[in-house]
Amino acid sequence: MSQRGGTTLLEHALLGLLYEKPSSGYDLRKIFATTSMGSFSDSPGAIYPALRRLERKGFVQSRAQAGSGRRRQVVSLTDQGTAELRNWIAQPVTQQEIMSELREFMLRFALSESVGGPAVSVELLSGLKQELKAVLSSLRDQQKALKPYLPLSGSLALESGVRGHEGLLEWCEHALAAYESAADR
Amino acid sequence: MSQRGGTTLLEHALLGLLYEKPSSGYDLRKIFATTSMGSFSDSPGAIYPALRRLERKGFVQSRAQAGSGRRRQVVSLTDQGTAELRNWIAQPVTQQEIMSELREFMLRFALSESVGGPAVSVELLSGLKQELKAVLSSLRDQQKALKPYLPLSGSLALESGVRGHEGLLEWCEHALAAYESAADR
DNA sequence: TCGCTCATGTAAATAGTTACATGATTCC
DNA sequence: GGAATCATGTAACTATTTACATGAGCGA
Repeated sequence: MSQRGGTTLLEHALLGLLYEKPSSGYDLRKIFATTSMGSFSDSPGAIYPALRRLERKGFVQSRAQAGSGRRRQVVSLTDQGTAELRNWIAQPVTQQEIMSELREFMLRFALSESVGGPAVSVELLSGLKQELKAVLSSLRDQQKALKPYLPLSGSLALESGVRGHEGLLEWCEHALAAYESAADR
Repeated sequence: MSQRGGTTLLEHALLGLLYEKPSSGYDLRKIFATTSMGSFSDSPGAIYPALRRLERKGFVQSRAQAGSGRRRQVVSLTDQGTAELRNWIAQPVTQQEIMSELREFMLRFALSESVGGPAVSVELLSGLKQELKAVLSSLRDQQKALKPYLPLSGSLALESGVRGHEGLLEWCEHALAAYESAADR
């Protein structure tokens, strides 16, 4: 189930949220449930096991909240967990990642600034830009080659893919510009 | 594992390919491996079991290719399989489907014209358009609400989502126009 | 004959899904 | 006291992944 070295996308999302602040499993579930965060699962059967996996790996530690009211297990990042998060975010962008809908990229990028600073964000963006160009040109080749054999709906579907990536490239340049002008100030 | 009624996205993709022409598991694998078809798995451990599931459900039947050379198990759609495909394609578009990256929508749409005719394609497009507008406005609300609390990379990531959906809306109108002008001729 | 590609499959492991279980606490 | 919600978890099931196994035909 796509564990590139043993840590899931969901697990990285959890690490990212815990980086902001220590939380309980229930808190995390609610974040996924309400904010449509890249559409992760908010089911307890996904989150609680994932948290325990992270604990087993030494990336988080959980302790019962002292004293007050309800039973609550607060989970927080360890140094090792922070390191893992930092490392995962700074990974170079691959074409495969772009083809498989780039949920992973967007999560990494969204976290990059808080966790690694703007230089990491910019690095990711320029990596994306480069790989995107390659993907786009091969996508356009495929489109040209297949067009005559497809029904209108088929070639329109392909076109939506190409347009999507073109739009992404524009966004990428926009984002780079935003970082540049932020640096000027 | 997201089986809305028992049939996977991969399984539907296989049905779609078999609708075009009967093929062996190996053929299908190669299609996934070479054409980056929405990025489905080309692993035998995914495809052969999926084909057997489809057979169990009565959607396909497989027979050894007669005579010649290499061993080859050719799989073809049954009437029941065609019905399932047709039915799945014509399902209304949901917001949830849009949020979860619309791989499913695009597959349905790509197949819609061959399997159901242009009217079905147009129906899907106008369904998408309508739901997209709803999704977009709630997305923009969320963006506005969260912006002040996020680092630049976070709000840029959100913006990429919004832009992506805006681009999709444009594509949607473009596609509708294409069908209109095709109907005129 | 040696190696490559064709072609089909199995096995173990894992993550995620749905659904259920269980208590404690707050609100009325 | 009763209902809703907080909060954590488990159990059964399924699809997919990686990796391996096997054998047949093809080209040099």
